[in-house]
Amino acid sequence: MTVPALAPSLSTEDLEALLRRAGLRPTRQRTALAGLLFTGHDRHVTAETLHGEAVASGEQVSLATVYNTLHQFKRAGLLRELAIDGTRAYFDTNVSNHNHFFVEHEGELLDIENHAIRVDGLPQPPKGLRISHIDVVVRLVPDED
Amino acid sequence: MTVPALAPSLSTEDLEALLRRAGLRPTRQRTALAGLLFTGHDRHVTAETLHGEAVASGEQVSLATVYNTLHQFKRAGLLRELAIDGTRAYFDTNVSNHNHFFVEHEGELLDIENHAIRVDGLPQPPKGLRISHIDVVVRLVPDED
DNA sequence: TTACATGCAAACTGTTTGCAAATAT
DNA sequence: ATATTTGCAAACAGTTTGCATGTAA
Repeated sequence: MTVPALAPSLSTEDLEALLRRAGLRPTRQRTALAGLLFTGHDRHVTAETLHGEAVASGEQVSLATVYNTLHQFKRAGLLRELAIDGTRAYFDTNVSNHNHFFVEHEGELLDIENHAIRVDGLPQPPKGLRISHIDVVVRLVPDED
Repeated sequence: MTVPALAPSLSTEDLEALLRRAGLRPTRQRTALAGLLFTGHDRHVTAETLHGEAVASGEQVSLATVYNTLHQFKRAGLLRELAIDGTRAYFDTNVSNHNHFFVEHEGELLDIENHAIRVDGLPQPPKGLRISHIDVVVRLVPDED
């Protein structure tokens, strides 16, 4: 029986370096949000959940700044945005090619390892267009037992 | 060279029967919207585009009623709602199992015939949950030529 | 005549933006 | 000193809702 490895938190210096590499000034707010997001394990957040975590951890950040920061991180390639349920925007710290389970009644997202899934038999896209990305969302509901 | 078959429009009686079978009173507005939607070929609409079509065709319907009607049709199994891009809700008259191309810069949806595509290697869903539906969205961008 | 549907306007949710004050370089 | 970032409050888009009026059965 193994205990899941604890994600190694990045030091403040590491986080600041990460932000600088992304072309972003390491402000207190961005460093704090990056610290919550880039823990080493994959995370799925919305602006609200991330803002809640920041506030809960004692950081002072406005919701507007969380929105701005999520989009800056996305533009910098640190996050990917997921179109899951129309009513809110989900961001994923795993930017590599992979797919998701979505637990409908809880709004919870789970990663599906990419090598696990294969999409076959795609028709040719219409002329003048090329595939930029394929999203697979496997929607889950409670089992009837 | 063949011409695509013209979709056979349903008669008013057919539309009213369709609505009644769905447990909905065939009001002028619902009949008109059903007439625009259930033409025999697959359609993708948003509340706005459908409202626009209704108005353009001389029907008097409020946007609120279009929203209500889309959800009633969805509840009745006549439409499926698609989570494509967060900012607006798309509805699809093809409720059978199939997937989509999404042309990002135009917000346009195209059906992919179901038998064409195959998703393989899905891991087991977590205990207590079962798969309700798998959505595959193939995002398209202009080809760089 | 009774239950249901419509439509307006107001409310609401998630998100974006303008701008003055604060902060990083 | 300068450019960037923050945070508030207001604006915004899409959607939903309360309620008085209208319509279907």
